[in-house]
Amino acid sequence: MARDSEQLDVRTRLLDAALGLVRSKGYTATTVDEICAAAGVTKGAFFHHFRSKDELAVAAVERWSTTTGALFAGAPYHEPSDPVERVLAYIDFRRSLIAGEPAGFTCFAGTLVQEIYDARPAIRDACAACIRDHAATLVADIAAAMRARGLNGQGWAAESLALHTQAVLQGAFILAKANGGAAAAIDSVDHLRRYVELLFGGQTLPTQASPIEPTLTEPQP
Amino acid sequence: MARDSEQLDVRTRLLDAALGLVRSKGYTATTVDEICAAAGVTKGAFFHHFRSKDELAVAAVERWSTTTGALFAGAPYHEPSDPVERVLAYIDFRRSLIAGEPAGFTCFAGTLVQEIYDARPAIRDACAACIRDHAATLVADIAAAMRARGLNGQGWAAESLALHTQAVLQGAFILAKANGGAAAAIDSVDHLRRYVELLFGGQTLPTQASPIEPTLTEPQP
DNA sequence: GCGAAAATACCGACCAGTTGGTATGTTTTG
DNA sequence: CAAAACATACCAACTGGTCGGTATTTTCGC
Repeated sequence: MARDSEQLDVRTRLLDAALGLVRSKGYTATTVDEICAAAGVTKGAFFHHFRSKDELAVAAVERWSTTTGALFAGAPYHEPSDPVERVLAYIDFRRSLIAGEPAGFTCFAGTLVQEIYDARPAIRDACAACIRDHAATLVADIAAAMRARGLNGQGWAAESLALHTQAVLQGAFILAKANGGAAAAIDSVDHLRRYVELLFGGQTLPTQASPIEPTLTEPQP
Repeated sequence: MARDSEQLDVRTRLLDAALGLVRSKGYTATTVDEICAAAGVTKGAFFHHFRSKDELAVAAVERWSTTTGALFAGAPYHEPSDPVERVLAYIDFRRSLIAGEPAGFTCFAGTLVQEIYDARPAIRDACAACIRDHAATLVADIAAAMRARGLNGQGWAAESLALHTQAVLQGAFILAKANGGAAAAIDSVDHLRRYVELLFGGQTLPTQASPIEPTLTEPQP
């Protein structure tokens, strides 16, 4: 029914346009005019909704955060009753999202923060919050998994492993961009899965071979 | 004696200036004029040595590759006779390099490729080669470690683990940039070490606590 | 060993196109 | 009809890159 995203309000269209362009061209190389063209509006509309390009960037990170937040909240990896399985299912889910062009599975916040961390503190903080918040959604499962396997006082905390999963994903995206392929990224995610298996004792069934093939296209932090 | 790098030839000074500026400001946001100013030369000199900004970028990646290549080739992590120890020592060495400001320990090639992978194929390929070549220097040790511990046919190859170490490092750098601190990056490197320990059987002595504190400042891919 | 010629290395003013941002409308909506 | 939502025209600053010129080294016939 709804004619694609053309029906959305201008502000959202601008944000989505920025999301797409910045993910493939980078922030500085993406011009306001390009964003306007992609959103199908004029510059006047842009500066009506955002006081500056930087303000749009912050808003775009927030949109990215809520959009992907909803995607992950509704994803099926929360179902297993064993917390270790849930963590592994999360990794499998992330793995299943990596396909096609890098711009399609790559993390907007990670891409952005790498480019502007030093010169744009406001944008950097928004990106940092986005990544941190997403990692935080894993902490409960990881902590439960540690308790379930009696794995405390090992020198690392649940938060630390949660952040590590994000580091691996971000790094995997860089390899994919350098290589021009999803395969390199998937390889690293497989290592991450193996690490988690080894940490929690490898006796869990590998759901790995063919995880839920998702039709969704929005990946994450 | 030599008055710092002011004595080096113009081309090298331009490359070094670009290395520093791009690592903290990003490629597009770094202007040719800035690079010239930082190198203490004029624009005329710049375009005498490089036909374009992109050509300088490619040359800068190559310089980064050789510079860091020499650093790692001369590093002490090659000494242990046990290949597993050598791999762990490599990780410890990488860990020890992470200190101070992100621009000081971050990877030039990784930063650059993330920003320009889609629009500048020539630069992307140079970055990809840089990362790939560095990872390749680890393959022999990893392969030997796999043989020593009878770890073949597990579904992953030595090359894959080598690339994974780079992915973790690249991702760790992103976390550091978002967080504004080296601590986050180090945490992830510790997880990487733990993974390697678990993979090869955790019975090796942890050199981890205080690795060789290096005075060098040039980090890596 | 020498002087002229020819590269090479470098300078700095200049340029056309682009950039984020503004000022001033016009239309839509409550 | 007033305010919000957009469009249009425009601008000053900046961008990568050019171009004519000069100083310095290298080449080479003699």
